[in-house]
Amino acid sequence: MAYGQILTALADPTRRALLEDLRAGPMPVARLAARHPVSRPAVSQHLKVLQEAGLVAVEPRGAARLYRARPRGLAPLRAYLDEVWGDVLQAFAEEVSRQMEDANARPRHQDD
Amino acid sequence: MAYGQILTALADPTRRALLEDLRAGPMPVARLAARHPVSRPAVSQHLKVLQEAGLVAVEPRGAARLYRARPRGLAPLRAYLDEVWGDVLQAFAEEVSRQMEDANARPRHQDD
DNA sequence: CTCATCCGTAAGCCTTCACTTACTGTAAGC
DNA sequence: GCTTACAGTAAGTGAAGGCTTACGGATGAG
Repeated sequence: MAYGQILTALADPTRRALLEDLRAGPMPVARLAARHPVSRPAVSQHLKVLQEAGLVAVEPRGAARLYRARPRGLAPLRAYLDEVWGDVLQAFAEEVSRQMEDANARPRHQDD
Repeated sequence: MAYGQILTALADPTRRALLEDLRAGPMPVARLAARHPVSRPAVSQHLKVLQEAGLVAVEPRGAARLYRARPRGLAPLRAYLDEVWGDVLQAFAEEVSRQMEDANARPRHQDD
């Protein structure tokens, strides 16, 4: 699964919202659509994009289809960000524990 | 800088290519445009988007303008991914460790 | 079998966006 | 001053994409 697909999928606010909703657990399309101001077919189309990007998985449930988030699908995106934009440790520390950011007064800074 | 802007900026292949080119060091627009099959104004427009997303910084250099990549601009995106999709955090850490060990010996490039 | 429910697909509309060419503005050299 | 090189802006075009309504295909209940 290419990171390009993942970025395209995540670039749309509606798709992000759907993905975030699926954090609460697997859901059928109808329920998902009820939570957002878009029609059910629109949700289906978004889910298709998310699925092709590897961010969502489907499980047939009788006539319904249960969608669930697939967090591991983000791995290629992470790999890309780390690989291309290095400074992994710095960025990682900054987001995870911001205290470390200001812990020591840096005499000089390579960036910015 | 919102992660939405960053995702939008990174979703375009041309913009990603420009950013990756800037990894080699700061560059004026003309040189950047010469490396890609798009016109110079197109590059200017892309750079504007990247700048507004915080992924690029500009430094006036006489009549020219020197653009440079700003890896730290990715922090909000990382924060979002971790905050919302924390499940992958562990896998990410493993990935990071592994890549950091290989980082020095293996400069790679991946396309979509 | 019939009907109701759930869902994906098709067709069309309309906005967004990436790109082009043409133009304007700014800084350095003569 | 004028000219040359660099770069952002404006206007227009074509394609991509997100949305809608309408339809078709499974599944389950009666």
